[in-house]
Amino acid sequence: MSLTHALLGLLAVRPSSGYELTRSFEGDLGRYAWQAGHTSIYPELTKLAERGLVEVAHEGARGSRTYAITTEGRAELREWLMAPPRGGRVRNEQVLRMFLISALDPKDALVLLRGIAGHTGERAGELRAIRVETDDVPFTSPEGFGLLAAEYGIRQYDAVHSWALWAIERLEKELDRSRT
Amino acid sequence: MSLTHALLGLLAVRPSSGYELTRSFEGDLGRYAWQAGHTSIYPELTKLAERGLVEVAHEGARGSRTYAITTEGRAELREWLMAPPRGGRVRNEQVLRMFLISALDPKDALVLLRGIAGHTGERAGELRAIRVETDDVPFTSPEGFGLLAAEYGIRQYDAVHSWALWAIERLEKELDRSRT
DNA sequence: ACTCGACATGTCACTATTGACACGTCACGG
DNA sequence: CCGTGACGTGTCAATAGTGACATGTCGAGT
Repeated sequence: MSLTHALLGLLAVRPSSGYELTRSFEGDLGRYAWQAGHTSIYPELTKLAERGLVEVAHEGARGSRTYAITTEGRAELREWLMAPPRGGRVRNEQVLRMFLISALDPKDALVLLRGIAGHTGERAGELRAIRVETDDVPFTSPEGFGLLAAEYGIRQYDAVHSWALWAIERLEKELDRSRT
Repeated sequence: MSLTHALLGLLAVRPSSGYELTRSFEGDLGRYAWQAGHTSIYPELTKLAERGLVEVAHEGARGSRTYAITTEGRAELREWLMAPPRGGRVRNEQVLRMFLISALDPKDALVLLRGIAGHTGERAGELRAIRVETDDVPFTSPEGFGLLAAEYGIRQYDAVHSWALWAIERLEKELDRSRT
């Protein structure tokens, strides 16, 4: 299961409580890579602890438990990451919508495509605007994660934006032709 | 559930049997947008038929049933597609791996990033090579789906390729600095 | 003293999905 | 005639994941 490795990865970067991990999934991680709610995170942490891949490093206020990755956990994570790129699971509702546009009539399709182009263009711009100069932040640090995600997000929105523009042009040409 | 709409979308483009739908999910659809095996497709088709969104249009050899979308099904699909872009579900194991690179030590990270850069560069090239001139194929046709997917794929691989190159450069700079 | 919102963890029923197994058909080549 | 591989549909147990519900703590502001 990927949730297993997502948690190991987050804990490898920085020891965290279940609550903090849940927060992580609400950010770029959940937006681009993998979603999970606290109801799956807490049980998974328990399982990981039983398998010796993580351990409770600290118990704090309000019954909070801070988990840390163990040496075995790190080994397991590394093995998973370095493994040959198999065809991993993919589920993306937005992309599904994009592909299914071909099932709409051209007029509806154009409306949708324009919406997508507008939205992704905006988002890409926003992300660029908040991209700060971070030459001194190393990847292999708690902040590195955010850097990687931010740069990925920009490219992602650009890609979809460019795709939508291409599709709009194609579709308009098509409509022109059918009018004559 | 998105599987519902994926099936409606495919059937809106062209009536198909469960077997043919299963094949569809093995192509670009499953690669970029949404996965499903025949064990979830057949029961879902039954449910859709019960709800009146699809119907059996034809029974062929080997007990095959060709399903077609109904008017109600088309309405349901259109509603789903045109709805305001909510934050749909996202699960992508490859992207998860990419983000978790920050949990590796820099040397391993470089190896992985170079692998990703190489692989995505190759794939983008392959896709470009097989991109045929298809000026006369309209989107809103069975072939339209493949067109949309192919163009998306190219941009997708380019985006990840560019991301990996950026990450490699950053990481190398980092390593240089720490050496001095 | 009280209230509110963030912090923090948990259960449980239900739904979705996967993987293993199972079964039968049709066309083609040897 | 036989084998093989693609075609074609299905069940079932197990696992994964979601949403509703439940419970309590702590700090800050009023």
